[in-house]
Amino acid sequence: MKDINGKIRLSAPECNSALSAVGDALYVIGGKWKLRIIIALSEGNKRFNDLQRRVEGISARVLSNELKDLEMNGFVKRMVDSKAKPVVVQYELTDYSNTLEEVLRALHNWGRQHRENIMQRSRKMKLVEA
Amino acid sequence: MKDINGKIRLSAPECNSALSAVGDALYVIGGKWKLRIIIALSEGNKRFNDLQRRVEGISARVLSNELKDLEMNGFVKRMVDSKAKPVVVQYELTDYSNTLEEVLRALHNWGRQHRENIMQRSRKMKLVEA
DNA sequence: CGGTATCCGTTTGGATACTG
DNA sequence: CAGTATCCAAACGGATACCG
Repeated sequence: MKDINGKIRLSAPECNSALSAVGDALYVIGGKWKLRIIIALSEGNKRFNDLQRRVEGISARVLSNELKDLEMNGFVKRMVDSKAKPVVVQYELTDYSNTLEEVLRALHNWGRQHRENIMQRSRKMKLVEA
Repeated sequence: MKDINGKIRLSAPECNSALSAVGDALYVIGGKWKLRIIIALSEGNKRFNDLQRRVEGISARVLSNELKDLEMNGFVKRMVDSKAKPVVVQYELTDYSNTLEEVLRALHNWGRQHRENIMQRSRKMKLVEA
């Protein structure tokens, strides 16, 4: 997996495997919103408008489409309580969403670290300027 | 991190942190091609056209833009050997790309597992039909 | 080879209004 | 509230031609 310099080094078959698997993954959870919606729902079940508020910047139309996609792919369940008046709709993560734990953890860690790196770089830039 | 049913359960601050960190991550490595290009380059340094062949479906224009982006963000280095005639250009991963190892591993594993799940589901569907 | 420029159809997505 | 329909502008991206 790693070469003599500590760099990731893939053999041709490993590379093929990675390209196709990561391609499959991006196909279902790629895009700007899917993972964010899943993260927002891991805070707890949410109604449509709550969810829209939690996922900053998403429009109702896009949220609606993304939810349909996520439901189709088994990540999200749409729960309707028709006894309530007016009817209450809640979105809930399925068990299948749990399989994303590692992916989410990795992205979370990387994103946090990356932000720190960027901030350090920009602090250094300012020191050089001054 | 997990609730009583084994589901991922984020507190409000954890959710905020995840949303912003994952948002940062997707901002730089999101999109259809960035990770694939990085994976292709972990097989070894490549010239432009080789890279285009390795990353199936990408057009020269898009590859060109993506490479500029990846270079700007410190994932890729463009190496020019001007002694050669005609000049040879190679793309190489930087050390910073190594920080993506966990992310790539997680996506690779998840993607492979997901494909298997899908295939099983469709096999079952066929049994039910028959 | 390693790209870039241009043209142009397709897709995306915001804003707004509207429905049950 | 929980969306959907419509309109429209901007972004995306393929095809092609072209350059050093």
